[in-house]
Amino acid sequence: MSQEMLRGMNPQQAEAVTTTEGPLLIMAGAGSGKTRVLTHRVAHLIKDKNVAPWRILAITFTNKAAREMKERIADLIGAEDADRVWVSTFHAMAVRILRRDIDKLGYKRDFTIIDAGTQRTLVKRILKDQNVDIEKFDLRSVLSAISNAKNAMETPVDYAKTANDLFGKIVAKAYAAYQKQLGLSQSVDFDDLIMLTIELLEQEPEVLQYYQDKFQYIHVDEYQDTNDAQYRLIQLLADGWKNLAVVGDSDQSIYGWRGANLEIILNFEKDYVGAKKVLLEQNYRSTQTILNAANEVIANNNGRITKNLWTENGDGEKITYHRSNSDRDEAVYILGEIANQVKNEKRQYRDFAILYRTNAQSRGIEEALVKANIPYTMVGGSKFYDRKEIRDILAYFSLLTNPADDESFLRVVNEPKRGLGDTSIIKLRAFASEHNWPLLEAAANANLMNDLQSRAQNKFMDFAALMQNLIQQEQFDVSITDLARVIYKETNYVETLKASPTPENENRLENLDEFLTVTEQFDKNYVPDEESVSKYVDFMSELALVSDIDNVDEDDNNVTLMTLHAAKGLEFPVVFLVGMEESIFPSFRAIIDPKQLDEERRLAYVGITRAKEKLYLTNAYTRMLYGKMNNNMPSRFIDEISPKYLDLSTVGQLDSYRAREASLPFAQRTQSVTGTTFQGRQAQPNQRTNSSTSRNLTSTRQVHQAPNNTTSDEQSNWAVGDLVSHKKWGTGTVVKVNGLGEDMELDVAFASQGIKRLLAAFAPIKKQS
DNA sequence: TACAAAAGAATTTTT
DNA sequence: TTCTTTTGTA
Repeated sequence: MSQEMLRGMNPQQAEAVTTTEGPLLIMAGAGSGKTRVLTHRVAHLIKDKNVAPWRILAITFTNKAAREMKERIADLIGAEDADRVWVSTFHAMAVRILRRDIDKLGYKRDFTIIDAGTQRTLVKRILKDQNVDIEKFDLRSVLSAISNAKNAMETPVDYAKTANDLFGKIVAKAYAAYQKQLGLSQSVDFDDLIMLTIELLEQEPEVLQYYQDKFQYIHVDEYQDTNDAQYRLIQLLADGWKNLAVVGDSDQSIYGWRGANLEIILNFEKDYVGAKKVLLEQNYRSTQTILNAANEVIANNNGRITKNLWTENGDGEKITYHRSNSDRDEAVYILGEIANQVKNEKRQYRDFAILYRTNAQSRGIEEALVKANIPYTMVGGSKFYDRKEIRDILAYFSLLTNPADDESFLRVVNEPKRGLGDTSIIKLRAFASEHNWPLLEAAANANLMNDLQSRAQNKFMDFAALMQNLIQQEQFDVSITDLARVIYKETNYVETLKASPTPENENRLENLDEFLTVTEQFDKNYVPDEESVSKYVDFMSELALVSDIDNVDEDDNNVTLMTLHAAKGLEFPVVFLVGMEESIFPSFRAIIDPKQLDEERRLAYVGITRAKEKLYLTNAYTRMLYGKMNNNMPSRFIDEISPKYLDLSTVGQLDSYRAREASLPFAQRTQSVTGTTFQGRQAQPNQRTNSSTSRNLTSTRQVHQAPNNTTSDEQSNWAVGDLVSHKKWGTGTVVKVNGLGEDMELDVAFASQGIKRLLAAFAPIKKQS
C-alpha cells in the first residue's frame, strides 16, 4: 500500500479510502474533505489495487463536479488513467448507456434530449389538443405529476390504473399522449434518461450483465439527493460486485422538490447488509463560530441523525447580522463591505459570494454592483442557452440530427418568417398525424395535401428541401462550427436579423457569434467515446446536459452571485446570505409545511457552511419583489443562532445609517421602527422565541407598521382630486388612491406623463393647496 | 399572415 | 416588475 494516497488524512478519511470492498456509507459533513476522499479512493484502487480504470464509476451531481473530480484524479495518477474512469452525472451516464443500446427499446440511437422549455410547450399543446382548461389545471402541476410518475417508474398505463380523481385522469391522458409524441419524435426528457436506462437494464439481461461486470467499483457523491429512480439504477449496476461507496450528508439534502428522497441515504445500511459506515466530522473549511451557528440552526430539524461537526480552526470572527431599510440599502451595505475589505483587508473580489434564495433577488444586487464598479459573475438566471436565437439554432441542429423531431420543426419552420402561419401549420399537423409521419416528412409531401393552397404547399416543400440540403452537409462530416455557419446562412437567419438592426437584433447577432466560440471549443476538444453515434449527436447531448454552474471560472477575480442551491459543494472566504426574511427564506411556500421547512433549514445549513472565514446575514425592512412592496420579519433562522455568535453592532448603528437617508419622508417612520429591531425582538420573547412552532408567522408586517400620525398628514391623507406637485413632473391630479399607510399608492395624472402610479410614502411629491 | 399593443401571468430551487 | 401570451388591426 502506498502511503502517498493517505498523506495528511485523518483516520476516518483514511478508512474511507482504504475500505474498497463491499458497501460503504460515508457520512460526510460539510467541508469534511469528501471530494478528497473520493478522488484518493479512486486513485488508490487504480494505483495500489491494480483495478482497471474503466472498471470504476463515479457519479457526481453536476458536470462541473465531474470535471473537477476527473482533474483531481488526474493530478494523482495522470490524465491517461483518469480519462478512462467513468466520472459523470447520472444523466450523462444514462445518455452514454442509452446511446449504445436504446435501439433495443425501439428508439433510434440518435434520439434528441428535450429541455424543460420544450417539455412545457409540448405538454401545453397536448392539454390544449385535449380541450383541457389550463386555467383549472395548472400546467406546472401536470408536468410535475408526469415527472413524479417517471421517478416512480410508472408508465402511462401504470399511472392510468391508479388515477381516480379528475386531475389524475387528466394527467393520465396527457402523460400517455406526451409519451406517444416523444416516441414519434424520437425524443426523451430528463426523467426518461433515467427511466429508460432502468428499463433497458431490466429488460435486457445481457446489457445488465455487461455493465454489472464492467463497473467493479461504484461511487455516488451527494447521495442524499438521489431520487427513487436513480436509487434503482444504482442498485441494478451495483448488484454485480456490490462494491458501492456512497457519500452524502443528510443535512444537505435540498432537492426534495425534484424527487430526492432522504430515506434513501438513511436506509443505506438496511439496503446493503454488512455495509460499513464512516463518519467524517472534522471540518477543514470554516471557523468554529460558523460551524456552531450551522449546528445550532440544523439542530431544529426533526428526525435527523445528530452529528457533531468540529474543527481545529480557531473561532474566527463573529457572524455579522445586518438589517437594512430596503433591499436597495441591503445591496449598498453589501458592496460597501466588499469594497472596504478589498481596500483594507487585502481581500480579492473572488473571495466573496452573495447567496440568495431566489434568482429574482439578484437584480437589485446586480444593479448596485454595476454602479459600484465591482466585477461579478452571476450563476443561473438568464442562461445563454435559453436565449431565443440560440434555441432556434439548436432546434435547427436538432432537426438535422433527428428529422423526426417535431418540436424543433415547429420551432423553426417559420423562424425566420417564411409565411407559414398557424393555419397552415395546423393543417400540416393534421396531415402528418393522418399518415403517421413526422412533420418534416409531411412538409416534404405537402403537395399531397388537398386542403392547402399551393402557395403554402410550396413553402413547406421549400423548407423541407432546405433541411434536406442541410442534412447532406452532415454527411460531409463538416465541423460543428462550419455546420452552424451554414445554418446561419442558408436559413437566412442572420440575414433577417441584419435586415432590421434594432439593438435587440444586434445583441442576438452577438450571441450567435458567441455561440460559434462554443462550437469551436467543442470541435477542438472533441474525442468520440465508444458509445458515440455521431459528433453532431454528441454535441447536442452535451449542450442538453450543461448547466450554468458548469461554466463558472474560478480564475476570474469576480464576486460570485448565485442561489443557495447552486452554491452546494462550493466554498468562499466571505459569504453573504441575503434576504434572510420570513417568506423569502424560508420561502412562503415552505412556512406552512414542516417537511418543506426542514428542507429550507437544510438549505440554510448549506449556505452557512459555504463560508470559510466570515459570514454575513442580511435582510431589509422593505423589499420590492415582483413589483410589490413587502415587509417581512427577520428569518427564523437568524433567531436560531445564539446572539453570542453574532455581531450586532451594525444593527445598533442603524440609526446613524438611516440618518443619511433623512431627506426621505421615510425617515420619520424609521424612528418608530428602531424599537423593533433585533434588540427589540430579544426584549419580547413572546413574540419571537426560539421554539419555531409557537410563532405567529402570518403577521409579518406588524413589526414596523408606521403609526399614521408619525407621517405628516400631507403624506397619509390623500384623496381623489387632490393636486400634487412632483419634483420632476410638475403638477398633477390624484385620480385614484390604492391601499393604506405606507403601502398607499396613488394614481396621479400628470400633464406631461399621463397617469403614473406612485408610492405615497416614497415619491417626491407634495400636496398642493 | 404579421406585427403591435394590450392584457395577463408568474415569480423556488435544476439535471 | 418583467416576461409571455393573446388579441386586434393592417
